[in-house]
Amino acid sequence: MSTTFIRGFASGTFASMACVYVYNTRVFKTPSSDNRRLDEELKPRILPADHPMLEDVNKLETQRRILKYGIPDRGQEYYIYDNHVLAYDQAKKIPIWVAEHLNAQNVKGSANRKHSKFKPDPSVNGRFNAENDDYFKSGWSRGHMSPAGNHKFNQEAMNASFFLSNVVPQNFENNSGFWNRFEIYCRNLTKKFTDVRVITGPVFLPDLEEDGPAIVKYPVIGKGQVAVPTHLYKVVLAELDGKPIALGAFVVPNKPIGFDKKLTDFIVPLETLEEKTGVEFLPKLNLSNVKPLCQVDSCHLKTKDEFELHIITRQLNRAENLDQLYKAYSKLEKKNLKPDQYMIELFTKKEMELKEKQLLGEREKKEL
DNA sequence: CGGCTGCAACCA
DNA sequence: TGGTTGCAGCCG
Repeated sequence: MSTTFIRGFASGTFASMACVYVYNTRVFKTPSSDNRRLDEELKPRILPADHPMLEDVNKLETQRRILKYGIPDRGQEYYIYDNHVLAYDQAKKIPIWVAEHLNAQNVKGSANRKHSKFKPDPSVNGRFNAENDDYFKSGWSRGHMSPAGNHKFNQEAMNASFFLSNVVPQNFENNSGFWNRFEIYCRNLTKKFTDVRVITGPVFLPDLEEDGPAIVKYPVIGKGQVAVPTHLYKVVLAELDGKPIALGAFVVPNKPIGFDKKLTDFIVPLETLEEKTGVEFLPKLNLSNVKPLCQVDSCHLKTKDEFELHIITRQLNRAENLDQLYKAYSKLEKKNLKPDQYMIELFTKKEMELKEKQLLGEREKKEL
């Protein structure tokens, strides 16, 4: 089975009006990448009945003349995958936003990242696509926006998360450290809330440390000049039985973040984030009864010890032979950490399984 | 959990 | 010959 993706079109506040967005008599959002449909889509029937443009037929003619060959389209299409949806920036070759829905079911399962590979997104026009080569030896890691770990229930869904349309150049230490802990935190929210909706993406902010004018400055990497964002953001909405309860917006610098920093250090008002990204994230959400996430929940990220225990637990789980198992377990002593009951049971269970596996392997060798 | 690299095997 | 692929081993 191949991964399914469908192309759709971003719908905002005026979603009910089908597709054309009109503001000050300027169509600024293209209704379709199929520009042959332009004439049809500019017909007044799709504009709001009281729109001023309808008062002046000449304005419509002007648009037709100027936009004879179509409305310039800047990535307003969005892409739908098995378990995430995204809008893509064809100039920067990274996503604009990536939306996902987490619940207790879809963050669990047997899908394994070892079976997935990073690759260009086949649904993105080639010349606008990032390549693995762009990232190779660039000094930046390929950071998932919708993390692989959020697609554990389905291998195909996880594979789709490895398309480079879901990836931005991310600082190594940030990716495996603070951001990783942030992602784990979001997954764990599904233990407390029935539905968790997350929108993740890159954001480009001016360097505030320098004197003088504010300048947005960012590296580009590889032949394709993939843009390296200065910051990453997450918008997290927690729901209980279909009712939105809590919302948090966070902006984290794309650089190493130590254990001394808390998630609450990175809270930003949703409106500020929307202004910086140019994206209206949850246009249909009524915020009146929604509380700040970190007032409803602790927003606690794993501490250094908790995080290292978590990693060793995963390494035990991942171990495919006794060598790997013992090696991972020995790290506990090295780091002066005490295993909890779960970990001891996991180790014992895993040790039995792998010993059996080893015996089977030896038997097969003898038979050959 | 999140990643990277090198190397051998394979194929057109 | 160059390009892809899978695997082992490494890191935080």
